[in-house]
Amino acid sequence: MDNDFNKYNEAAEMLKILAHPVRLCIVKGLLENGGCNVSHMQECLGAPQSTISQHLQKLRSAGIVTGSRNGLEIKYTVIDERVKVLLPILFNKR
Amino acid sequence: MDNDFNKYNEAAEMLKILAHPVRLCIVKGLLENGGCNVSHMQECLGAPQSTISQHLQKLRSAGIVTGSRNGLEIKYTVIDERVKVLLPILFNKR
DNA sequence: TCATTATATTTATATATTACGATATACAAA
DNA sequence: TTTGTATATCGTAATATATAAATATAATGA
Repeated sequence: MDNDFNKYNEAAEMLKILAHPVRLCIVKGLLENGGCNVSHMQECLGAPQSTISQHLQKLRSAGIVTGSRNGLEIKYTVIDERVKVLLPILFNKR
Repeated sequence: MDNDFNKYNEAAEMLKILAHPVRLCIVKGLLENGGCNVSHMQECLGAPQSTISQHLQKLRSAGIVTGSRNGLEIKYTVIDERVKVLLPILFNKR
């Protein structure tokens, strides 16, 4: 049953990153709009800049999103394929 | 807006429950075998009884699994439909 | 250069989660 | 009853996570 404990650890790591309302909101917004900068997220979520930035840092270091700078702004996009599949299912209306 | 916020909170709550290697292993095992008792999980996972039982308590109070007693044993099964869909995707090999 | 804007990092503190031994409960059989 | 077995709950120390203010960096334009 537990041949591959790593498998469970990795999956749990990813879920742990997703398992926060602000991060879910960020990721869902990025998926639906194709990308977004930090200032816009701040407005939407009503959280201070440093808080948003720290959540983005987690998403980034987990390989879920990536940011590309364009002048002053940094535009974030979702790059993890599993997340692209999981999120719509998670928010599926039934 | 409040509505949306609830949506993210609820989804995050569910993910947080799943986001633990032992609980993932339990749920995946239950899904694949159709059910299992605590003693068997203990053997498989090599964790003390109270630890397993506390993870089951979390899964139970989140409505992800339910247990039905049969004599001394309690057989657990997964009852959350989203989880039944999400887990196979999470562990899908590509 | 300096000022401004967008984002990241550091630091401190508060809160939540985890693990596990000890103990309690539920049931069955003697 | 009493004993043995399966599972649940309690107490709590160790660890992890969240938040936000303060500060730092990076890019741009005057």
